[in-house]
Amino acid sequence: MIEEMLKNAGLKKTKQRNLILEIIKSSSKPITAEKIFEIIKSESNNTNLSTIYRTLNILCEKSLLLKILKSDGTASYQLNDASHKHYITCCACQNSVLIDSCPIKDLSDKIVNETGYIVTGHSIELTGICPKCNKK
Amino acid sequence: MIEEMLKNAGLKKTKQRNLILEIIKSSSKPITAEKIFEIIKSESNNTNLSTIYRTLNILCEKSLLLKILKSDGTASYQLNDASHKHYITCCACQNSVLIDSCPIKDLSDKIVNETGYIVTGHSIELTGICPKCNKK
DNA sequence: ATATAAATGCGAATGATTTGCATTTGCGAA
DNA sequence: TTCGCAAATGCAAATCATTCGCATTTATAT
Ligand SMILES: [Mn+2]
Ligand SMILES: [Mn+2]
Ligand SMILES: [Zn+2]
Ligand SMILES: [Zn+2]
Repeated sequence: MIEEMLKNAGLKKTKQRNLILEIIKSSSKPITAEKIFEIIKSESNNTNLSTIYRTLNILCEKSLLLKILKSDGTASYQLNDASHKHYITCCACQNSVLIDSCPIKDLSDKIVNETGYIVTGHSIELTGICPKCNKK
Repeated sequence: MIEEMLKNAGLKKTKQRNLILEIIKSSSKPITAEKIFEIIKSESNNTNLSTIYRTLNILCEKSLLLKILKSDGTASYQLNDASHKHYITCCACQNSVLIDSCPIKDLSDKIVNETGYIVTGHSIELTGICPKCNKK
């Protein structure tokens, strides 16, 4: 529940945060700050990009969200839960497809043992050549 | 060898590219464009940030380099070979330590089967809590 | 209801990366 | 070896995602 997530993180429950979390939750894939902004604006709610960035940052710090960094420099966000996803992007045609599992899942225990660090988040971007581009 | 790497990628062998590749090669960890720029400049070679960015981009496209994206938005670069490294960074104190193996290594075959994509590169950033910060 | 800190909106600033263009350089063909 | 041309470079200016300062509003504990 969104309400609990916020309380749990010691954050106030506000209209903006609810909207942002709802949008991320209902998005089928990681979503950018700009896209979230457009959605909220189009629903004619007053809002502001700064607030969105601030919210996304704090939710990442609290490990409620994962920030996904694409090599083109843009970032997108998704819930940091079991349903989070990773993709591989073709460097030739930019098409991307879903990887069916998270490579970090099996790794966290190992990393805790190796480093003493508790893993709270991760960003993975895979690049490759898609079958079509490979034929050419 | 650097000469072969460039030829292999269909790129001209130039002074700048040699310098950039040498610097990346001899760096113990992924290095930023700005840092490369400073090193070349300090050796009193004429150079330019645009050229460095252009070079890094093209070398990533050709899969000679891996681009590592940190969640603070900065990028750094390392050779795309068996010696490449990944780190986990503490979100509280920003300290980072080396992970001893690449999580993607074992995964590429699986991904080829699942998606048909050939994996040519990857960027992984792990965030967590370091032992010290965890105590507090 | 009140007090206080946290959150928001707005505009301006920042800073890494990119782009346009004139000049130089590498390299294959003659 | 020389020539011609595309590729690479340097420089200055532009871009654009993200951040920051500050005045105002809002959430929550007492
Ligand atoms: Mn994952
Ligand atoms: Mn790796
Ligand atoms: Zn493709
Ligand atoms: Zn720490």
